[in-house]
Order: sequence, then C-alpha cells, then structure tokens
Amino acid sequence: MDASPKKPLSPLEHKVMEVVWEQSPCTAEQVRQALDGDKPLKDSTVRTVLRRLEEKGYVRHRIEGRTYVYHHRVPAQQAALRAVSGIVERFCGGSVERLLTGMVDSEMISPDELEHLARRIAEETDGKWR
Amino acid sequence: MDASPKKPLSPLEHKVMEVVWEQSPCTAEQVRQALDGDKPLKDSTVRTVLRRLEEKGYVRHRIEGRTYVYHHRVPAQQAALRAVSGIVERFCGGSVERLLTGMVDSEMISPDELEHLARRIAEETDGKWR
DNA sequence: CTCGTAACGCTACAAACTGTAACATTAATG
DNA sequence: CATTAATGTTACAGTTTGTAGCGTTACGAG
Repeated sequence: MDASPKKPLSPLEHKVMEVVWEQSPCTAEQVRQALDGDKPLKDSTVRTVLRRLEEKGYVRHRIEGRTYVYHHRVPAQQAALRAVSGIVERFCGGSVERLLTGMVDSEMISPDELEHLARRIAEETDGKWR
Repeated sequence: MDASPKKPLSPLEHKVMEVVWEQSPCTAEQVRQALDGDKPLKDSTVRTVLRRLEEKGYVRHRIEGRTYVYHHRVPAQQAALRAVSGIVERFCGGSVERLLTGMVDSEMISPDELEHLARRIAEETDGKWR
C-alpha cells in the first residue's frame, strides 16, 4: 500500500490542502472559490493542483454525478506530525526533548502551559488505555 | 536587516547544514569530506551549496588567510523551531496543544515522558528566572 | 434531438529550484 | 617563476511550481 505521503507541499498546494481540510469533501470549484482572494485562479489550475495532491497521496476523490469530490486522506494533524517528526529527526538529532526545550525557550509555549498540557494529556491517555 | 532565514532547505542543503551545525566553523573542504560517503561531491559542488546557503541566510563566512570559513547563522534548534512553528501555524491552526496531543497519539513521545520533560523544563526555567 | 455549458482529460510551458560541475583567476610558496 | 590551493564565474540538465489553454463529453433546457 501507499504509505502516507511524505513529499512536502508547495505553497500553493498547501493553501489548497487547507481548504480541503477545512471543507472536508469539496469540489475543485469550491476550492477555487475559497482561494479566490486577490488572485483568482483558473479552474484548470486548481484542478491541476488537486491532481498533483492526489498523486502525492494527500487527497483522494470520488465521483459524484460527473463531479469530482475531493477529501483528504490524511488529517491535517497527521501531516503536521509527519512534518514535525521529520524536523526533529533532521534538526534535533531526533531529540524531542530538545525540541520542547526550544519551544519553551522561544516562548512558543510557556513552561507552565506545557506542564499543564502534559499532565492533561497523560491523564487522558491513561484513562483511555489502562 | 535580513531576518532569520525562512526559505526551506533542499535535501542536499540540509545535509550540508548538518555538517556545518556539527562542525561549527568549517571549510568547504571539511564539509565535502564529512559528506563523502557513497557519493563524493566535487568541491565546487559543495562550494555552490554553501554559497546558496549563505544567500538564504543560513550560514556566513569569514576569510581566514585565503580560505572561507563557514559558520552557521542560526542554531539548528532555532531553525527547527522556526520550521515547527510554521507547521503548527499552518497545519494545526496555531494550536501547540493539538501538536502535542498528536505527538503523543502518534507515539512520537509517551505521555509519561512528555510529562517528565515538561516538569523538568518547568523547573529549570523556574530556577533560572526567579 | 440539438446546443450550450459544466466538468473533466490532456498537454504545455516558462520560471525557479536543485544537483553537479567545468573552467578561469589568483595569490601564496618553494 | 611555476605549482598549487582556493575562490570566482558560469553552465546546464532535470524537476518542481504556478498557471493555463484547448479538446471532449455528458446533461439539461428548449
């Protein structure tokens, strides 16, 4: 089977994915509209990107009537994790600790908050598993 | 001023950066040797990559005698954090919590370990500041 | 049944990025 | 001054990205 996608997303692909993640099942046209902003893309452009995303394994489509309805294959969070673990791997020599320390140092999160979250998560999973 | 680099690194650039991060100040030749493995690169190749890395703001060089000595401009950890925060931003809607939850769910780190680290980090920073 | 139209398929293409490198220049050094 | 170690300059093919045009086709309106 084709494992989860590992290829990185280009900026535009990313924007498209954001829409897909948010709108769950959606058509190319919906994506196009969601993205229109300052620079409206041609529908063919959007469809190309979606096709590439499908090739990369990020989305899949089903046919409804004669319309392609796309939906993501991997949840945003999973994609994020994959990306993060890649980063941790490459930049921090695989040390999650160093990453967390860094997140605190750089004030991405406060020590307190981190501890809080950690505890909560521990509790939750604890309840769930044991 | 040129803010810290935001451009992503290509695979090869990344490998080079790893060497630079590890060997601190180093020459192109040193990098080349560190990378030689199965596929030795020409020195000009390495120098090109280093130059590009300098353009991207990841390294800087000083001249020693007539040799370029490179050193990183941003520590590996900082680069990692920058990357991670970008990810959290884009994939998780800025929620660090969701990221952590995900890291636990995906077993990147166990709940216990996370709690442990969190506590230690909290203590450390606490001790450092107050 | 005929047409306009909505949707998709296929193909293209220039710009930027990557990996890789050859060749030119230049400044110490013996 | 010739050799050589280092850098400067330039190139180039392959891939990725952003963007899109054009062709085909199945429906629904008339």
